[in-house]
Amino acid sequence: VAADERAGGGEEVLGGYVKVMTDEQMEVLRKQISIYATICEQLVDMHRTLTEHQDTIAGMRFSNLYSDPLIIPGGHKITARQRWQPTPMQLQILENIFDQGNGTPSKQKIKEITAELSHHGQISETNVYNWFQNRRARSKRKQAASLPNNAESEAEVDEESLTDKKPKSDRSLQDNKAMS
Amino acid sequence: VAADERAGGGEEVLGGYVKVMTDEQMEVLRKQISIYATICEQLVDMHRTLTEHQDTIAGMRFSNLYSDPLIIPGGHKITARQRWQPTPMQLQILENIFDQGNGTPSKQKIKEITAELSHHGQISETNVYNWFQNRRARSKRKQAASLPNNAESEAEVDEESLTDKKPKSDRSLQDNKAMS
DNA sequence: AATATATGAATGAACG
DNA sequence: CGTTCATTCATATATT
Repeated sequence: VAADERAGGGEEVLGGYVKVMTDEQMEVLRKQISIYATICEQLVDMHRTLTEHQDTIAGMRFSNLYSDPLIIPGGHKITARQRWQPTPMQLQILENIFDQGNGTPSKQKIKEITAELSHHGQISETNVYNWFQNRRARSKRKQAASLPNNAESEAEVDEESLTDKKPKSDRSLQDNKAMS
Repeated sequence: VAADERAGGGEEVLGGYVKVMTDEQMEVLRKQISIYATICEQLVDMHRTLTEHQDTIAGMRFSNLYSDPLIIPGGHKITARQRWQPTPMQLQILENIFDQGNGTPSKQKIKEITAELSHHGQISETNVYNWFQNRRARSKRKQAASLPNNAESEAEVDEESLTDKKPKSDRSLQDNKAMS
């Protein structure tokens, strides 16, 4: 018993801590995500349409405007980063590929993926390779951490509107229920 | 608790039905929303830049694309993530173990330590793992910060050098032929 | 409040 | 591939 969710913020139910959301809150979340997804699609489409005609407008280049690695996180576009960081778009694509379950990308596949992703920002094959390595390793470790105990928390949140599908997020060693 | 209750997607609490999510699920959602939010921000920015010059391009109107009232301001903030914090007792024990010099606790030891610490409060293996990782890293950093009484004169290395760093050995891709 | 600092957690890259 | 390191992000707490 006892789902060991981290301290605080939860609600005690049957002796364990879980997150509790009302249907209403879930609905808000779903709607929010849906809205973002739609807007993103539209904007991306729009951009594509625009750049079909001209890549340069008013002397400015926009081709990689939204792929600028410097404007990724929350807006603080300060110092150049020492290590590669996937742009949100790249992350999306990577997660999608990962979720397709087609195991480990072959070298050839990595080349393709890299080519695809490079449209959305600076990236190298090594980056892609590392990303998959890490993603897999952490996903697996996470799984191993929950197996020793019984099955747990596999309640599917997404029913259809959530784009997310990853069976498990990479939270290594999380979810230890051995507190009884 | 309750994998079963959660699996159903709903649980009766106080006479009403609510959605129950694990921290993990919350994290997944949070991340997903954040990604969308960031992408949207970037795209909107791009759009703004474009429309600074013209409101209509290719016969399409985009002016009110992002003025949708449904967009919740700061939507990617949904819920603050709470984090584990060691109780004084746990901290004491952790520090003791750390001072014993046993560098890396290793997975097995972490299990033991976690078991031990769970007698003194909520904790998971991940927490322990992270704690040691951080403790070691910061201890090292602090040490490195105090020793260097030497040449700090070369303080300003300027931004140029940031672009290029140490790609070190790239054997991950080149030498590895068993990538699949 | 606004800013500064401590610290739990996430993650790209490196290692064996 | 599994583990580990180094750096960064995010949040809690302290200080002004």
